[in-house]
Amino acid sequence: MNYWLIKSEPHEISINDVKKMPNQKRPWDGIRNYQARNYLKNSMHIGDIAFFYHSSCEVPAIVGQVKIVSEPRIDQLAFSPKSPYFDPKSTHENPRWFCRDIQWLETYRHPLPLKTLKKDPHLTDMALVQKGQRLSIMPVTKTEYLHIINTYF
DNA sequence: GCCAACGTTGGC
DNA sequence: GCCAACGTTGGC
Repeated sequence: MNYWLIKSEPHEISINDVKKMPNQKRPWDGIRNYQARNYLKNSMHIGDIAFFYHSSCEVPAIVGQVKIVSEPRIDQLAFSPKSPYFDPKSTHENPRWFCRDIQWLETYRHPLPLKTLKKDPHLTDMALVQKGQRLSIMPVTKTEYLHIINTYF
């Protein structure tokens, strides 16, 4: 069982958009970075928990939790020329990009801002607070996960 | 809107 | 395989 942090721009998909889906599930797709893809495809497992993080918004913050509920699937958006996630180099014979389904678990009453995470001496090694860290999927250690849950929620 | 820090592309 | 140019991310 692994823990993760996944990013989304709330004006595209917010935590409550996931909550509103049928069965509170939707594909986590549009990943177009190889390292993020490798995490998604190879290191994630069904049942893993991910913090849901809102980026590129007024208050970048962890806003809730979701669960990984599917094996990796081929990201169909890569085949759609109209999609912003279209990639002509991904083919049905040799698909390049993958997605998984996520299921809403919880929306926190109070989001946990990046600013707070950066100030926490227990989280100086957390991937999210490292300089230049832009991956849309990042690993979270069990220690970090438990610290965050026990301290802030 | 700025810009640092990457990642990707493509000529050579 | 190098590396310059370009594109993207995302906090501020």
